Amino acid sequence: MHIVVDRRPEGVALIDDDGATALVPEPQFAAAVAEREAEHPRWVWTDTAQWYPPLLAAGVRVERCHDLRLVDAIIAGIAGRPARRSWGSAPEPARADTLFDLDGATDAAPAIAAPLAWQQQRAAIAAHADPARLTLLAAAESAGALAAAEMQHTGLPWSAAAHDALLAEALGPRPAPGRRPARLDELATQVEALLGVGPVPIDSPPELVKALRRAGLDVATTRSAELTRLDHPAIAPLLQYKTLSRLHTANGWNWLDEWVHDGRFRPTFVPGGVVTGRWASDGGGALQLPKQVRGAVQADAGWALVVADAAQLEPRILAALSGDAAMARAGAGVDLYAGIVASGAVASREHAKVGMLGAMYGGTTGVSAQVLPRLARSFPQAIGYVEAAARAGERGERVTTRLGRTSPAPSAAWRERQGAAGAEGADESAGRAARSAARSWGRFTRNFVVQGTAAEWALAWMAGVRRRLWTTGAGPLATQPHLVFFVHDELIVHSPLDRVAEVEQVLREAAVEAGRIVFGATPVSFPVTVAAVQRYSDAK
DNA sequence: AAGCCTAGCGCC
DNA sequence: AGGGCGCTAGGCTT
Repeated sequence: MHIVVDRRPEGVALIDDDGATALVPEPQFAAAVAEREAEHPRWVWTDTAQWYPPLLAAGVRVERCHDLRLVDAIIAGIAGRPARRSWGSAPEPARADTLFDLDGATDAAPAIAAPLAWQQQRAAIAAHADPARLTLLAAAESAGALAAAEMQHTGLPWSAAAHDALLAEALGPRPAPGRRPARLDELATQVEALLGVGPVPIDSPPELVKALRRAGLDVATTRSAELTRLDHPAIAPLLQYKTLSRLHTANGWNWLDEWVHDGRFRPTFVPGGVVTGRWASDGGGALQLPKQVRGAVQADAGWALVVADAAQLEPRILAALSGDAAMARAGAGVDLYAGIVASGAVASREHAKVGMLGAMYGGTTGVSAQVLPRLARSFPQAIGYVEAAARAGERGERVTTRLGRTSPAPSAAWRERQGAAGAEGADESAGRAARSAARSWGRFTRNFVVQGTAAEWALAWMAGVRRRLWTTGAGPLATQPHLVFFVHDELIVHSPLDRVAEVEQVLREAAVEAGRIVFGATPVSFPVTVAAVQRYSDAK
């Protein structure tokens, strides 16, 4: 059963499958949703990120939805048209308004109301080559949007005091606004003294390069990887300065002031924010929380953080995508890389890991390239699958994930470059540029199929965890186990201590179920490592 | 002053 | 000459 939510001048219309319409004044919307939720409908609305937070603020949770905006982005991607950017019942803007709009708005579809969009999306899904998979994708994407809003609403438990303490330990006490922490001052002074070439503007990479060169060091950049190779007494304090400076600027006291309130970090997750279907975040850097500060993520008293991580998710995804039985066998245990070593394909776990990552990213150098032929011999289907995706991208073709998300077509400039290289009279440099661009796009499509399908698995996992934790009528989210964090292949549930065992079971069961949802029957297993801890940093 | 770009580094 | 991101600071342009 569906209920389409349509904002109208006189209130919010709730439209059933049979067309029955209830018009609810805006102030009564949350109460109306709460009442109808008892029927377990799937709410069909334009944008979960717009509709759901006010409901959560009013204490109303929604179990299922269909997010028209997110699903439109998926369908538009498949069709190769731009995603719709405006929603509602607004009439199409006059042509004169858009005629000279060069930012691309002209090829975007006009605003559309929810009921018509819903009708069109159902038709589009039904007409798709694999409606069942696309339906799963729409449901998983939408469930993710609900989870994202709930996680932002509830927040990640965060101890400002612990964060301040670890900053003080690393950097010295909090400095006055605009001042550099004492520890950074010391390190900068040391670097200057040890280089011995006068003042060193340590925060400016171009100036720092000049200073290093004046000191006789042959460097082109200030990247840590390049500096590490140098043998000079100033390098150690310089590298330490960079690490600590990063902590201070990215996740220091200013970050703490801005992002942590009332013991919670509330980032904005952006479902579908990445072209592959991964989530992005907006503000707070939620998906890049450095390990350095994870000690500040602390469960409430009487609660635990149940941290779950899908073990070697991407190579397992590749094994399932490609139907590689040998790689499935290698992944029978919790450590797929160890399984690859045991199969005799490569000599060490590190080689297995670097080789598989290289295969999925398109690495062409170093150890990764060295072990690739061995992996290809042992796992021809898996390696062949990503190679085929790369070749397709190099030809300018689009590729799709397991559930049907489609990669964008290469740009017009890319196609022109390929055409120019093949044209009569084309010079050698045009050919090189074209091949380089082709290989680059091939690396993107190569990775797209794996990263995108892994994102689908993760959405299915998250949705399964959320559904299992769902207990209708059991009170507000914050009184029972609930999701508080997600990073691509990792989930954190904040749980009362006496329900931790149950939550661990839920996380494992949902992982098994996610494999079935995305791949059907597959010999590939998707184990998760689970740890119940007080502090995030204690997991792993 | 604001906007855009790059370098660099954090995460997966 | 290895995929996807977000964020900050510096430095440039407008």
